[in-house]
Formats: sequence, C-alpha cells, structure tokens
Amino acid sequence: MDPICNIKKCLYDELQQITLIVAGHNKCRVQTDKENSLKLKVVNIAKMASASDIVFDALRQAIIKGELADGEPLRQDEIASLFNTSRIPVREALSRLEQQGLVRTERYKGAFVAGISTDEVAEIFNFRSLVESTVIAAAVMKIKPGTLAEARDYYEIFSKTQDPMEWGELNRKFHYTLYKDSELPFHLSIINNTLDRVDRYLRAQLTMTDGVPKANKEHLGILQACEDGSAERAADLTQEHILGAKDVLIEFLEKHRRPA
Amino acid sequence: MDPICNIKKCLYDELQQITLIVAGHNKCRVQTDKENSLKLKVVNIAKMASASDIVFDALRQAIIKGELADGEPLRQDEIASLFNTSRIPVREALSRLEQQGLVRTERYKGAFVAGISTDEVAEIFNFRSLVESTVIAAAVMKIKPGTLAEARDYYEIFSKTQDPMEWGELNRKFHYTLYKDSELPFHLSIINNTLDRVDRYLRAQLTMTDGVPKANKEHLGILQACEDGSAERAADLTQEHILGAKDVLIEFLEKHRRPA
DNA sequence: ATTAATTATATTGGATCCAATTTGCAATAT
DNA sequence: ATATTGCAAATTGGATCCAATATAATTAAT
Repeated sequence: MDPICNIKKCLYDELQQITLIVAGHNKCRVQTDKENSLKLKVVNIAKMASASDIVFDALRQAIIKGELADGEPLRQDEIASLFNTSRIPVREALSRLEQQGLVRTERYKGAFVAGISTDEVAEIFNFRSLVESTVIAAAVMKIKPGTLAEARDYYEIFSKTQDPMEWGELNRKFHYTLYKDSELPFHLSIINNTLDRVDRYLRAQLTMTDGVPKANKEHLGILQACEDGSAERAADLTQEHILGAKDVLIEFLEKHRRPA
Repeated sequence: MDPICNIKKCLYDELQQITLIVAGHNKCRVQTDKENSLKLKVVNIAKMASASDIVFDALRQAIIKGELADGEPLRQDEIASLFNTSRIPVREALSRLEQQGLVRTERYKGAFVAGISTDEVAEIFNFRSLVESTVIAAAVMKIKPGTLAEARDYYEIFSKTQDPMEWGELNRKFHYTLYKDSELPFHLSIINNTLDRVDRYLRAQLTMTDGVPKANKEHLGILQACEDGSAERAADLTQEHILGAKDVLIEFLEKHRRPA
C-alpha cells in the first residue's frame, strides 16, 4: 500500500527506467540516476482518470456515435450500476455533458440525450464551414511534413474501408489531422465540441446513403490543395465540402426523421 | 404542504390571475377561467433553480467579473458553507465550469480559476472577430424595430456612466442586443461562452486605461451601420472593433501581468 | 545542519442514506 | 363514463459519512 515501498520493490526488480503505477493512481516514470543509485525521479505524471471522467467519456462516445437515440432517458441508477459506481460520478458526468449540449436535463425528471432540430443542424454546419475553413487556411501555412502523409493515409483508408461504423471516425480524423498544425487550440476545441453535436447524424447519413464516394473525392481535393500549399483553395474547398454535406444531411434528415 | 390546498387558498384570496409558488418549487401562473369558476390553469412553469445551478451562476459571475483572481483555488468546503449546501452541488457546478473552460481542476488537488495566456487571449479575439462579424451581418437583415432603440439606449448609457464596474456589463449588452435578432442560437451561445473566457481581462483593461471613448466611438459606427441596414459595413466595423480591442488588450496584459 | 522518513492535517473522490418531486395507478365521487 | 382524489413506486437532489491522496509539520538519521 505504501507508495515508497512499491517504488523500491520495482527498482530492485529492474534497475533501468521503468513505468509504474503508484498506489493505483498517478502514473510515474522512474529512473535510476547516473551513478545507478536508487534515487527516483518522477519524470512525468499523467492524471489517472476519475470515475466521473470515465463515465463522461463513455457516455459522450455513445452519444456521438449514435448508440443512444435522441431523447433517450439516461437514468442515473442504470448508468451507475453499469460502471460499478455510485450515482455521484454519474451526475457529474451528466452535468458536464449538459454543459456541452449533448444532454438535456429537467429537474426531478432526469437527463435525456439532446436531439437537435434540422434548423440547428443547418446552423451548426454553417458555423463549421466558417470556422473550419479559417482554421485550415491557418494550418496550411505552417503544415508539418509528416502531417500530409498522415492525412493521405487517412484518406486512403477512408476510401477503402468497408465498415460503415469506421467512416465517421476516419472522416473526423482526416479533417482533424489537417487542422491540428494551425496551432489554434481554442479553435480546435470548439470544432471538436461542435462536431460532437452533429457527428451521429453525419454517420447515419454516410452509412445509409453511401455518401463516401462524394466525401472521398472532396477530401482528395482538400488534401491536394494543402500539398500545394494553397491556403485559399484549401479553405474554399473545405467550405464547399461542409456546406455540401449540410444540404445532403438536411435532405436525409427531413426524409428519415419524424419531426420532434 | 399539499400543493392543491395551497392553490385553493390562493384562489380564495384573489380571484384574478396570480402568480404563486407551489410547495416552494415550481413557479406557476394561475387564472380563473371565463365563468370565474375555481378551475386552475398552469399558464407558465418556470424551472426553479437547483442549488448546483445557483452555485454555478454565482461562480461564473464572480470569475467573469474578475472578482476571483486567476489561479485562485476554489475550495469545495468553503464554497459549500458560503451557499449553505453540501459539497455535492458545488462539485457539479465546478465540473460544469471546467467543461466551459473557466476552471481547471487537478485530481485530489482541487479546482482553480483558469487563467489564460496572452496567446490564447489573442486567439480568442481572432475567433470572436470571425464569428461576431458573421452574426451581426445575419442580424442586420432581420433586425426588429425595437432592437435598434434598445441598442441605442445601451450606447447612450455606456457613454455616460461613470461606474467602471458597469462598463463591462453594458458593453456586452450593447453587442448582444445587436446580435440577438440573427436567430442563430448556436452562434449566440458560442459567443457567450467565448466572451466569458476573456470578459474579466477586457473589464480590467477598460477601467484601467479608460478605453471607453474609443469603444464608444466604434459602437456608434456599428450602430449606425445597423440603422442604415448595411450588413457588410456592420460586419467590417465589428471585425475592426474586436481586432483593435485585441491589440490594446494584449499590450495591456503584457504590461500588467507577470508571466504565468 | 541537512536530508530523509514519519506523522498529522487538509482536501478531494466516492458511497450510502434521506428528502423532495414526479408519475402511474387505483379508488372514489359526480 | 369521466373527472378527481389519494396513494405507491420510481427517480432525482442533496447531506452526511468514509476512503484515498496531497501537503505541511515534525521527528529521526546521517
């Protein structure tokens, strides 16, 4: 139980650099120093996820992947027993999800998966086209060598993969790869939160109407613009890509969705 | 205790429309119907704030007004006794604030007011100029008659008021008034969250360097563009206004702030 | 005297318990 | 039959308690 004893034991086992978990919580990197004495150095501490973090991530994933239907109630007891915790971490997770807009709660009634109207979907896509085109333009200027290769990899996999469940994930990774060199962390986090709100509809539309070939073609255009170092073209194509996706998605939703 | 008894009692007291609180919670509007019989109608139900909502709002206000300094620890016990609650609602409020980026938490160490670097401030202002200019352009097209008068009121008060504490509030209200007719709720909520992150720095700069005359002049320009129905000019001026404010603020921060 | 080890205290994370509220259902009255 | 009332189950909001961890203070060791 004592963390120091734990470390000593590990150090006697392996006298080089090791990674261990102290008392089951903080992850520490431990090294012997140059004289090989048993001094320890905490090189890197990674925050271990709390129960509420785990619940939050799991629910978030389930919602954005569309595994939980819009409006579905999220019972605290149910979720708590699912994760073998009490309701306290569940409630914290739910209140965070509400803050992000993925969940809607009513006092004494509980939390529900927050569906969004077609109008809101349209608005969000307009927002995306505005922000993402700006970000990709900024990214192209300082794009790193490995990034283009990485993006091309995602592009290739995206065009080849048959599993519809992976399309959403790959699509997102492709775009994010091209955005991340912009070094605009605030913009990136906004983009991520925004995508969370519409990802499940996008996934549904991609799989049910086979929007992959079109998306794929447009991805190639964006990728080539980045490879050419043309920020303006990358921005324009990104804008078109998103606004085009909006139209397809709206049409899809109006057909497949009973008005809420 | 019984809500029905409560309502009956109120109805015998006053036979016209009344507002009452049932069992201390939901607020209901109650009316007699046309025959003046004692039937009740729940006209409007307003969700009563939970303890966690109250704590959330109060902490949020304290942070964005700058009453709590960056990095200041937010002790659960302290806050709980301040609001006469247990730590549970406090923790929910803190996790929501963290999700919004106003608070940073470290496991087993607690929550702290999340300060942001000068780079982040700059990035956020660039983001604001992008989004807010777009929104004001959309708003100008469908601006309602009362809105212009309302905005002009805020402009007048802003130019006259002497209390530095009110400047931040009035500045925000002025802009929000001009944005709200855009009917873009998603954009508006993003703008609000974004402003929350930088509002306290803006307030500090406004009061300490007397940036009011400049802001005021620019507000007038924006207002006139809206009155003229010129979406493009309103957007351009908004962009200039925000980017100009960014430069002043950055300079201010670099002078008055020890590097974190 | 300085460094390491130990203890004590403060603080957070989580579990369990209780109170307030909603909701569905049965019973009653009109 | 229909509307109203009363009651019970389900569910959430919050309080209190305990465990895990971090930090400060103290003691021991060299």
